Amino acid sequence: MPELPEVETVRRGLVPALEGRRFAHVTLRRPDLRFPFPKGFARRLTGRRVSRLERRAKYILVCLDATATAPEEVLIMHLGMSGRFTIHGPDGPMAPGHFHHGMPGTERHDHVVFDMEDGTRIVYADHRRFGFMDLVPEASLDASRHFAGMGPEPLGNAFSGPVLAERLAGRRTPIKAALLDQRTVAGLGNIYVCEALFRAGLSPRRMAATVATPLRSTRLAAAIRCVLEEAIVAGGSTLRDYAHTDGALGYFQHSFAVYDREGNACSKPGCGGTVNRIVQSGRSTFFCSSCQR
DNA sequence: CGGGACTCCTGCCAGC
DNA sequence: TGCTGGCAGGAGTCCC
Repeated sequence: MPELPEVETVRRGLVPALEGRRFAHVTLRRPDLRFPFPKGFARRLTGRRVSRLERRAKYILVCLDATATAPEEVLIMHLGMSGRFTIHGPDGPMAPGHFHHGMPGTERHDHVVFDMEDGTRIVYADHRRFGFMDLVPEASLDASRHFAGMGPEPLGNAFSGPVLAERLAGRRTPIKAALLDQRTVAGLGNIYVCEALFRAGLSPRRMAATVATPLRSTRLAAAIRCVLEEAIVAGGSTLRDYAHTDGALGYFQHSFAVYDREGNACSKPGCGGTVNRIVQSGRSTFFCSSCQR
């Protein structure tokens, strides 16, 4: 489900429930997701106050105030393919850490439950369990294994055509694969790579190194920024059963030009081509071979 | 070293 | 109707 726009949408949905609030009780309903939870995870979060929520690439960062015994720390959350949060208001039947049958947090794939001091319950469910959580000191965040070597934020000031060109230069792999690599640009996934390449008029099969020209890299960087910004405004894309924290659905999927549109006429005015599907490094790529060169 | 195949896990859907 | 194989928004690990 989640690429950068969906993760940003989820982050915004969590802000009212988390920012400025304290964790009263954290329940792990299994010892691991994709990876084991770090040692003392629930205990270390209990009583901590959330200062702010940030996003980096496809990660949600929950920043925690320092305490008498702990420095400022960051709860790192990655949603994998199927991770989702639901928020249940303090008027519900919950008591912190209690799970009567039918209460939020008791479904089969409800793996993590955050009970806040105000009685709000935040449930993380992830049926494929490709997501994960970690808790690290804020001072070592950049050097952590999650972020070391990660490419620039595509919506940040540090992202531009020349920066992208530098990261593509010499790469002997298709541009599609290079853009999925989080070391090139952070936060893109299969959907938005397909959409950005379409907007830039570039074939996904083209070698990455050949995009490292001023014209192509500038066009591609602009396409990436543009498609991500539009998707965020739309609340992300909803495929299968992804929903916002409040249950609302994103609607950017209605704006896909190529993703999951195999066989459709190319939407570029005057093109007349057809959207094709090919497989690259084991994953579907959608593109128009007439106008994407 | 860079690049590509494989892997984790569950659910869903098309096709037989 | 019921089973099966393929496929799904990610990315770490291993092997060449």
